[in-house]
Amino acid sequence: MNKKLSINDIANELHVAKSTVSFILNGKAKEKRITDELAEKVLKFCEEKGYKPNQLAKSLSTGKTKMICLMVEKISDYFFSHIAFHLEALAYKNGYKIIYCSTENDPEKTRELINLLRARYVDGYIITPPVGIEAEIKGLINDNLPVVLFDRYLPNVSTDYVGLDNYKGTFDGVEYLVKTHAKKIALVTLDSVQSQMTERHAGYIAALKQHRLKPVILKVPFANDTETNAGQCAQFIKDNPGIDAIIFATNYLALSGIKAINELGLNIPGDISVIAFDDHDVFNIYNPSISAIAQPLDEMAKQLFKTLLDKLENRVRLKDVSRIIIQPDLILRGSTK
Amino acid sequence: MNKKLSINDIANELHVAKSTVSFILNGKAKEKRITDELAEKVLKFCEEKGYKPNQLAKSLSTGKTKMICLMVEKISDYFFSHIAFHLEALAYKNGYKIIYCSTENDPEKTRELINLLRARYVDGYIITPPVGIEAEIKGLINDNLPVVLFDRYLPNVSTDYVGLDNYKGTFDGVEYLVKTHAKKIALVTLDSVQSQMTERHAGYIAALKQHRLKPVILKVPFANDTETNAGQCAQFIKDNPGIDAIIFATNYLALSGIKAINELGLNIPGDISVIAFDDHDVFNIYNPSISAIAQPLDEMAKQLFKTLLDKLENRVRLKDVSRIIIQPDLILRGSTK
DNA sequence: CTGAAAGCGCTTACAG
DNA sequence: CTGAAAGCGCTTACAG
Repeated sequence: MNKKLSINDIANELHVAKSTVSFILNGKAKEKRITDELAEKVLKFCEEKGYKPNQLAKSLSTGKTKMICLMVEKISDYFFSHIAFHLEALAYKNGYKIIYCSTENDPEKTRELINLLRARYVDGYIITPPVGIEAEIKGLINDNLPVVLFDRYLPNVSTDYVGLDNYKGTFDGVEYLVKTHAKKIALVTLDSVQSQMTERHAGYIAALKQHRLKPVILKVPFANDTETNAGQCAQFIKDNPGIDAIIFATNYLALSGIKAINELGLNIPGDISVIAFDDHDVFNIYNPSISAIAQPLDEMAKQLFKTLLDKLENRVRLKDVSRIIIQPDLILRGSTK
Repeated sequence: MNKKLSINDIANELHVAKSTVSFILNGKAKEKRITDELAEKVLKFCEEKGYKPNQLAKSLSTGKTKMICLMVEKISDYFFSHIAFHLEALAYKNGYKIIYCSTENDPEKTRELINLLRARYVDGYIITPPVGIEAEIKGLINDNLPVVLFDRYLPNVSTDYVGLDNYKGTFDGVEYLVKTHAKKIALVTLDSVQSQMTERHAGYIAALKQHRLKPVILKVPFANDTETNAGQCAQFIKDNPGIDAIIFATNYLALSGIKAINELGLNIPGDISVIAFDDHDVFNIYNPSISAIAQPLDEMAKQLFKTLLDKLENRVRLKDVSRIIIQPDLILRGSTK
């Protein structure tokens, strides 16, 4: 491979104006009433020479980079890395590339990331926002940059959102456990004010109320590691004798909770039934396999990308905000009766 | 936020030449013998106005995008998503952004991805190459684009590589199993010609030979799903009575293998000891917890990024190729005696 | 020490 | 139907 071809080289070699080449390359030949013959000749030449327009130059003059930013809590998490995989396919199919970054739920870090990405002029954002980042998100929207939030929303920011019906997830979970005759159903969740967590909490409370059961709740700090969570779970179970079912508000809480249950010598589901919020590919392999309230990952990615693309391609006006709520799947496996 | 400031606006407002502003912003004030006073004035002004240089324009004129491409087999895999997370921190700290994409081990798809990324003029590449992509990788190198391969290399492509001592991983695994008096140690691996897999295979064979044991090997197709793998594992164990230890060549194979062992009603480690290649965060939580030959993820990411950065910042000449082999950690847990 | 000018490789009115 | 020209927002010799 030698020096890269430019549109100028092509124009010179073919003795046409570079504007003509540009129009042809951008499919505007008809519109500009360029002869089919010329258009074909140029196209064929470019093909042969393997010409690839310099996207940087293109971006600079059009103001569009065909890049989107995927800003998640942590790219290595099961949920986010799977969303990333599904989004990738959709983005590439539509000519977009994805830059990812992890907020680690830190508004300060997120603020910086947004600034960095703005300097790169990415065309749109898909974000799981930490609380405290409202102003910056509004800043993006004010500058007419499309933003789709997902997983959790910010109550006073009006923008597109794609998320799970978290309320229904825990509600259905409790309903099912009640049907299997559970009497003391606990919730182990994060000490978090994020919308997805408050919704899961609310669904649990509402379903219990309907069956005149009393809530039994453990909230663990967000920053805990697996060991600490397992320890706190074990203590919680000892402190609340008679718990016969637990809903864990995330898949990782479930994993540490199960460890605790095992270490206490209790049987799943004999002594305690277990349902995890968010599926995980090991749940199916675990012994016993773990029942889960699953988020349909590909469906969610599809909706996320469609929502963003509609804005990017001006099929939907920026001001027209949509909220897409996806229904969870309650997947019953061996950890419930 | 209003119209974005450009370097021109700043030059006009401050009545200096825009070249002067550019030099100051790029830390070349001293070199160009610009007065400290002027430099400070410009810097302060930019600070106040929140000026952010347009990276696109900068890239177009410097030819550097400060973007790197992370091309892995599948971004949602445990190993790759964790490498992505660690790389992200390093990249951002050094002013780089990362575009990710997944090859799915398909050379055709990989070829396309490389072409797309070339048009974006990313500065460097970190790639887990599928077999069959040799020519394109060489093409990148020929055009003086730094490429660091990882996880597996391509025998006849001379470029930087960071990878695990896979041979030592399985070798040590067998050694340990022999110490626990295992007599019939099996290997369950992928039917793959990729270097990391052939090395793991070779380490297993060599260690067995040293102890005058006979290899017992199952190779499953790459494309299998969990269920199919579990089925083939179960059959394999039945066909080879007396297997008392299994090394699985990947963490996912281990998970399906364990499922098979459970379903056969065999006890781990009572009947069969298990070691998995590649750690997984559920291994610690599983019951019994799973012993693993772990790749130090952050160390690997660190070496990957350092190797690439040395090339990007011309601290190492492009032609000077390095091979960094990282030592595995044999983590003993409950699945071995 | 500073400024005018060309250039990076595209797009897109505008004129003919 | 086609071409000359300005512009996107930077960098960097070059001249003084």
